[in-house]
Amino acid sequence: MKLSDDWHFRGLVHQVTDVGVLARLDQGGVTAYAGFDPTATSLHLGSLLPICNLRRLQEGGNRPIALAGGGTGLIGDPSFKAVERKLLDIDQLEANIEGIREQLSRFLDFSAGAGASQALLLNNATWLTTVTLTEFLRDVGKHFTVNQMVAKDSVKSRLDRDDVGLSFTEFSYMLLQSYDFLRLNIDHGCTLQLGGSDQWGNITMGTELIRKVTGESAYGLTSPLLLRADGEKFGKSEGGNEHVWLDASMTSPFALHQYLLNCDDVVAPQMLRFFTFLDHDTIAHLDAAIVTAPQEREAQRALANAVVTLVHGDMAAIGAERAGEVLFSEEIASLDEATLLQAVADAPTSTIARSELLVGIDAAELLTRCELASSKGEARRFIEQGGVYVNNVRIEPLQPVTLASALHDHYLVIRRGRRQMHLVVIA
RNA sequence: GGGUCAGUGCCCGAGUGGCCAAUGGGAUCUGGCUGUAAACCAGACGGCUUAGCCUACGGGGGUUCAAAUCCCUCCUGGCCCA
Repeated sequence: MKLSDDWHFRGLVHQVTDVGVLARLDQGGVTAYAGFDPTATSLHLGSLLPICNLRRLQEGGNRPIALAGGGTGLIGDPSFKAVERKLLDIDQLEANIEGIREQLSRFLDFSAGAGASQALLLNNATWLTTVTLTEFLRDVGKHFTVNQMVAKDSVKSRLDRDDVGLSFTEFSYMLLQSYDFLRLNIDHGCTLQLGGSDQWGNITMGTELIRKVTGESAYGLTSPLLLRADGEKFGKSEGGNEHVWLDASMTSPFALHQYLLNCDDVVAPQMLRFFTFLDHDTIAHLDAAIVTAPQEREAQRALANAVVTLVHGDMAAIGAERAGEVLFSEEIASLDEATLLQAVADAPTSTIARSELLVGIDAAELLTRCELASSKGEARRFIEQGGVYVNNVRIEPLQPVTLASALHDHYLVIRRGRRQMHLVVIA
């Protein structure tokens, strides 16, 4: 199967700077890059698209470069204030980039054995923090007119607003990104930049810069943005504003599995295409399953298993699926101890003294201690609304929790709402 | 530097001396219906030792019996001028 056919089938191509881009990728030997924001020690689910795309490229015999935005990250946040904090950030960025390298190595082949398609992880801080201002203005700045920069949609929309301005730093961001592309082109022969469709403007500035400076051609390819059914930004977890991370200690394999299992019918086909390497027949079958038997959620199951396997390995995927089945469809009280513990392995855990349960502990108190509620007032509200369960049995207001509820004399499984789980170990 | 407008709860945004823990919308959460969905319906949505009390309307100070609302000052931001 040609790479171009696969990409078209998966809907990965939104815009290209040149119709020949995909044909070149089919032939192999192209060096392409995608940027990643090193704002945390882990990448999140949204980053999985460029990661998968780089992998697809590499499998087609091209060289992928993952570019960590260590330099752009330093100036990206316009709210920075103290110099000390900025210096700390440099250390933090280093740590973040290390974490990201670790994760990327699960997807891309960084080994020398990959030969000409060996993946690279670079940090743009390497050049952005060393290039001098005059050098930058002369070599990069002179190739762009403010006129064309102002004409970019991203800039225009900001200029039209009357509540916020646009700082020069933000305005300059596109120049920095263009410079990245130029450096990668000169130093590594990189001729293609991948990105989301919102990156189009920045990417074309880069290809233009390369053409003006080197006289060579470079290209860009954007993928559609993945949006939730309600149009919200993708990647937020069910439980609030937090990202769904690829690091198991930040988002457990179980939580990741659950997130994908619960994904909306209308986005599942797109996610299958973006985030998995399932073959076209399988995907077509799953598409049909959503229509004919949506309640079975075959597509969501396949998606969850495929992604968790990809990110955390097949053992994690099996465990996460099993845990979900156990927690949501069986009488939890009838499980043997080993199965119970396995099922709740990913749940946050806290301990409570046996003596407190002998007397009986206020459920609201217990809930706040488990951090299932942020205050006792909130805890009381949850209980009054009927949203709190001990071992999957709803508790009544003012009903204390006692040792009588303990499973195997040692555990309490507290649940808030449909799927916030917590394990209490009785010490 | 000068002028001017603004800063309200997670976000947007009403409120221009007491009836304000503060209208409304969004987000979020809980329940119902479901498929551990979506949509929809209902409720909740600062904290606490909860018929009450405490903390809150950019920071600090002041006027007043009483301030988110008035005054002073500082900080931050938008726009215009230099």
